[in-house]
Amino acid sequence: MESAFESYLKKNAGITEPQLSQLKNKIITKAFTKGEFLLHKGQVCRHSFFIEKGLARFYSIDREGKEHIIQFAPENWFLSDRGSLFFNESSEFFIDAIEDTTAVMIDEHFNHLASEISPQFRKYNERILQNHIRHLQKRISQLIGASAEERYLDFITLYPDLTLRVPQWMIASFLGITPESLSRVRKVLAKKNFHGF
Amino acid sequence: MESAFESYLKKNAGITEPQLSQLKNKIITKAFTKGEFLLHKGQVCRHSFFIEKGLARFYSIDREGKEHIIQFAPENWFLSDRGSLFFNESSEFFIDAIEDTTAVMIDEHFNHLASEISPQFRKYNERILQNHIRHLQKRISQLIGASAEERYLDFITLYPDLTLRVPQWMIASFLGITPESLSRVRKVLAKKNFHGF
DNA sequence: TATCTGCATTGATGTATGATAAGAAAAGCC
DNA sequence: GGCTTTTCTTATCATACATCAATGCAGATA
Repeated sequence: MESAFESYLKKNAGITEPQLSQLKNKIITKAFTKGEFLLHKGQVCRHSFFIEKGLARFYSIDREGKEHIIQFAPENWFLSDRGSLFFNESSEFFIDAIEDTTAVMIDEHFNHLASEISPQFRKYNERILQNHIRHLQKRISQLIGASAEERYLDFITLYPDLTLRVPQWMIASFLGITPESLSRVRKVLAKKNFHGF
Repeated sequence: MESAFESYLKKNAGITEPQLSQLKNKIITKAFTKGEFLLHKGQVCRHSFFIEKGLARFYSIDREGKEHIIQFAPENWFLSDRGSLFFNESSEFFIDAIEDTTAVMIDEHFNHLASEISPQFRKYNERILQNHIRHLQKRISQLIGASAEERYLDFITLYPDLTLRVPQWMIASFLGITPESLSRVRKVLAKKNFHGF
């Protein structure tokens, strides 16, 4: 049967069936149990991960031991420490599985081969980078400018599914507030008769 | 005489002298006076800007009319709304000149031609994207996790030259605090006998 | 020189969010 | 089922930062 990654490539990156068969043996999938690390601070990141099933998070831990979630990655999302991967530096970040997760381990070999086989894939890769930048910029703009409540509302509309799957304290960590504050924000919203969750 | 952009290309993007002569007539430079817009909200961004001289800023304006600076770009930096440029969407952001500025207007033609001529240039372009992502991630990590004082100290070490060239209220806007708060942060640092500025 | 304008500082006060602690509820586990 | 552990909520108090208003100060302009 066709894997989630394979259909994704065909649908989004313009990879054809014959191209896929050339790539197939380079596609390595790995299963992670809840809590398991895909990347640990200090390691050099060697892969880009494509999440086929489950949910992963990309986060840092500050001096005081507090976690700050930069990004979530549910099904059909890519996740990686691009800085570490591309520049061969040891990572400052962690990636772990929030749920039992299976991920495609995309390495340089794969990317290289796929880019050779398909110019569309190369184009698509750039598209992903550009899109990633766009998201990060929006996020920064929001962190600078918006209140906790606004950020939470944005989160809900942007990731409605995650709002249910992810524990609240992680959402709080993503928003840059404490779980207690998020709880209060939610209470206020409930009083305002808001039912987005 | 060789322009700043030309030497930059040779030094960083692996462009050779003969390649450069092929590209030369595609390099369009434009001067902006202080305060002039390079990009205005609502426009589709058509260029990536390489700052040869001067200083520009990339920012948003929220509902209440407050500016939030996402990025500064001094000499030898690139600046663009990549989201708008790549996806042909109208921009949510502004770019304007903080000082009198001359910028190279890099469009798709140029990128396409340069990528054809030089595979190194293509590689270099990806490098810029990756690096950009890395910076944005660090910034997010910091906005989520660090106090105003920490963020200011980081700003100083990261952009020592900008600390002098940019008015304080813009630095405040970059840090996500009010000018008054920044003034107080500086006061506290001065008392602590800090002399980084 | 006098005046204007934009920027930085300062003080008084308000508010959103953090810290801490405790209890309630839910989820996992034997 | 009952137990433990994690997560969520609530309350109180503390604090970082915002807001508002006044003042100072320097560079531009007349």
